[in-house]
Amino acid sequence: MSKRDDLIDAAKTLLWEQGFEAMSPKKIMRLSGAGQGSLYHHFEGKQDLALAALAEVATEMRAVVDDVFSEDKAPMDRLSDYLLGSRQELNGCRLGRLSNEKTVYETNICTIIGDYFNYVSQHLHTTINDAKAAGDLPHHLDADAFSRSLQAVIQGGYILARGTRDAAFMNKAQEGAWAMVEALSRGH
Amino acid sequence: MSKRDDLIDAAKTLLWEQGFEAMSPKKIMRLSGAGQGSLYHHFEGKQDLALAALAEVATEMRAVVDDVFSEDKAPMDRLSDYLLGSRQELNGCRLGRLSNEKTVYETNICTIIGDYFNYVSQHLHTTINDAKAAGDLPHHLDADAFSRSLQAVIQGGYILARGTRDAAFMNKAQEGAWAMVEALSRGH
DNA sequence: GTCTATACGATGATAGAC
DNA sequence: GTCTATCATCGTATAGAC
Repeated sequence: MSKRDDLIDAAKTLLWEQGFEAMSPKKIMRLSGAGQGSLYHHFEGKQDLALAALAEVATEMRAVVDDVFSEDKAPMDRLSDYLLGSRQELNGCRLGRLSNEKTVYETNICTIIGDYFNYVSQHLHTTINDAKAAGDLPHHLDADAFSRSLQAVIQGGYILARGTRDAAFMNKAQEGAWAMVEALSRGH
Repeated sequence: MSKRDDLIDAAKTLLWEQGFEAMSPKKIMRLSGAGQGSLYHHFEGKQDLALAALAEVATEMRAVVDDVFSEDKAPMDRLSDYLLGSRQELNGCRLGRLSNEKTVYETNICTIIGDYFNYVSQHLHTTINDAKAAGDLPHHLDADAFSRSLQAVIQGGYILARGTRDAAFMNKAQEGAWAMVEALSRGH
């Protein structure tokens, strides 16, 4: 594996564990085992490296959600898999957790996050419509709003877990969301 | 107003707009008009100042939610006011937005955030039980999980809005959550 | 491609005059 | 209480040898 890959791997880890601002070139070098020369040979700077690392992260995460929302599964199973799936609560979402950082918000790093959010939302949207068609959810449901709500529960669950330093609150949020979906399904 | 108050006001603003790590003593000085001497006279350092500033922020925010959840209002009105209330979507929650920062998570600043989250959740919990008692929500509802879910929708809505740089997604998440609550209310 | 040496401003804090 | 030096260290990047 090349130094370039080592650098990207280190950046992926540090971005998840510490965020963008806290990820200094020095830390990247220590974790990757590469020297500063390699960093600035392969990338224009820290931001460019972060961009490359997060592009890979986004690709990995898309693959995961593609699996969660596989159309082989019944719509309601897709929803429960999405809502109840196990997550690293205290680390936060690998992309979403960066959205509050000033530099991230102001640069094209933010585009990677936004694109990923829209990608997941599209999956949710499709799944909700499939569930309607299958008679599992009421037709009057606004798929647009509903999909963003479910997505927000997950992103917010991470925030609750970290703010309280207690992973259980993410799980509570997940359970509550799934209970609401089930109630909608039964109640119509 | 004393320099101490000026410093705290500046910190409150910067913490909201930029976060903790991005709030440098230099920026604090410029915004507050105080010199470095004043900063280190009144506070032990940047972290101590942040702690004092965020304690004030938490007090202000508690007052706001106390109002939203006033027991003078019908339970369902409290819930709609909480869920649909107008927010500064692109700035994020003044406390929640800090939870992903490494230093915040590792220090007692995090306690302020967790305490606030629990405070809001307690209000939600009470309101949900009041709604049950009034016959507005089904008795089988898990108030614990439900309250954390609704709270997560708001916190997650901020993340969606910032990640996409589009305030509308917070509003979608809010609408979807309220629609679910209404459906639960009608459907039981 | 990779490394070490060097540069330079910013960060976070201290010392001491007023 | 407030201000202006001053300081050590870090963050970020460049230069140039190997």
